[in-house]
Amino acid sequence: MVQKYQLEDKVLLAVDCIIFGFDEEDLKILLIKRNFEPEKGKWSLMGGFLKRHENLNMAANRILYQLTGIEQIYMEQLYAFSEVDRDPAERTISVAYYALINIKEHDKTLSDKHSAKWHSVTELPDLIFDHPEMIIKAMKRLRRRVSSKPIGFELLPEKFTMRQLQKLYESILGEKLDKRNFINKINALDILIKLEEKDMNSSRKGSFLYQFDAEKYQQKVEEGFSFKL
Amino acid sequence: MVQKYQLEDKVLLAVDCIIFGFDEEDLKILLIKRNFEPEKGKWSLMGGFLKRHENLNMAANRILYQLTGIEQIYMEQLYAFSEVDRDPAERTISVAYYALINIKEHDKTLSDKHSAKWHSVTELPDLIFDHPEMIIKAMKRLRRRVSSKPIGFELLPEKFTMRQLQKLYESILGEKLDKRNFINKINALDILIKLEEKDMNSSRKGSFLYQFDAEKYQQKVEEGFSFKL
DNA sequence: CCCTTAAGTGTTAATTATACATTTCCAAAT
DNA sequence: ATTTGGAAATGTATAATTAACACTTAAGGG
Repeated sequence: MVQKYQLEDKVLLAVDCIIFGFDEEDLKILLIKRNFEPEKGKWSLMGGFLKRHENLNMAANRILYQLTGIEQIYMEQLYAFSEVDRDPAERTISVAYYALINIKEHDKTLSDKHSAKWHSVTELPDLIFDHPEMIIKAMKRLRRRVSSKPIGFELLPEKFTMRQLQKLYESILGEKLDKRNFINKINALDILIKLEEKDMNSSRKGSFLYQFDAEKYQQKVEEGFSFKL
Repeated sequence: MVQKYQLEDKVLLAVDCIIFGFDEEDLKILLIKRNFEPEKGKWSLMGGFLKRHENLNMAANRILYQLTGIEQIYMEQLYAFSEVDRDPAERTISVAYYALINIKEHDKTLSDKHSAKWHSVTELPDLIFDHPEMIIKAMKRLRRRVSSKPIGFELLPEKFTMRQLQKLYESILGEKLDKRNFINKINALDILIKLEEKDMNSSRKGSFLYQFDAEKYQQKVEEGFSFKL
């Protein structure tokens, strides 16, 4: 038997998830109304505690599943928040994760059960603890990532239009982009499949639908290609 | 009194530090010989446990001070490592930090006390646990950061030559850079002070010494400038 | 005073990024 | 059948940035 680290302080380790979704125009975050103390009734990120048999990724997956019913969610560890008094109830360190989901495809009975609601990142409600700080950090990380990895597609339905993709990038980056330059760049990357099919909702003419070609992307990466937008 | 989170599992929270230094030619990491079980006698990153009254940054600072005697060290939180069996002695989550120091200016009596040695990143010894993974992640982070923030100077003495700076970037980025282009870029940033003084060690002619102008940099940042190399 | 060695220095070509306006297509209304 | 409205689709010219490249200078040591 190996000797243990006697006498060292132990702490509660929480995982909080910044869940991003995209709805036509706006980047949104899924927030829950806390139904337990402290700060019961306030808005909060979905969270939970790390269990003995789990690593942090597993905990984050479990927590994301609880709220969305989705099993394979794109997520990334963000940062460990550790101010001594960040949670007034008890010393708790929280490791924040951000996740990207298709806003149309989560289980609404589950999110309703947690009184969860989507909030536009531009008008967030009052949040508990250091959750605003977590969200700011998540936004920054997402902004950087989305320019160097093809993760934006996680926020869109499988088939999407160029305009949707552009709107997505605009709302993440917080700036207007030139339509032609955007399309030229995307096409130059050569990682989308243009479908025959059109989306007829946005205009009479309709606009072509595209799909992300994950295999082609993978192959290009192995050949030294790197996504850059 | 607020209610506590009963029944949740608590864990030990460690902090491990990847301490980078730069010695003429090579990017190096300061490693210690572990003088306690488990894995006593093997190489390891300097680490310690989070204490009740500390946040993670404070713990990292404390640990860095213990080994180097330096109080204001540039450091950044890297990632939380949480595999269930990462430490065979006991369930421990470790939050890794990386730090940049001037290799010439740490307290050698302290590092000797921990049997610490500098190892070139290109020839690292066997390390305990998941420390190799931590180092890989730190290298990647450092590579990205060094191109977008003027943190490389943390690894150099206050006065340095252009050649030293270039060698530093080359060893961090792992690629040769063109001398003229490098100097042109650096000069275009306009954040260095060229001194009258020359360093006569490297050549007969001697090479001019430079200093990072932190104030000027700050001012430029406030005016919207962003470092890019 | 000649040799050695690293320091210092600019220009051109290639690539990449930006700015920008017109035509096409389709359905709905007449 | 024809017109009309509204978003989709499309390419080029210019500017800005990045990459490639070789000779001269300075100073100490022999």
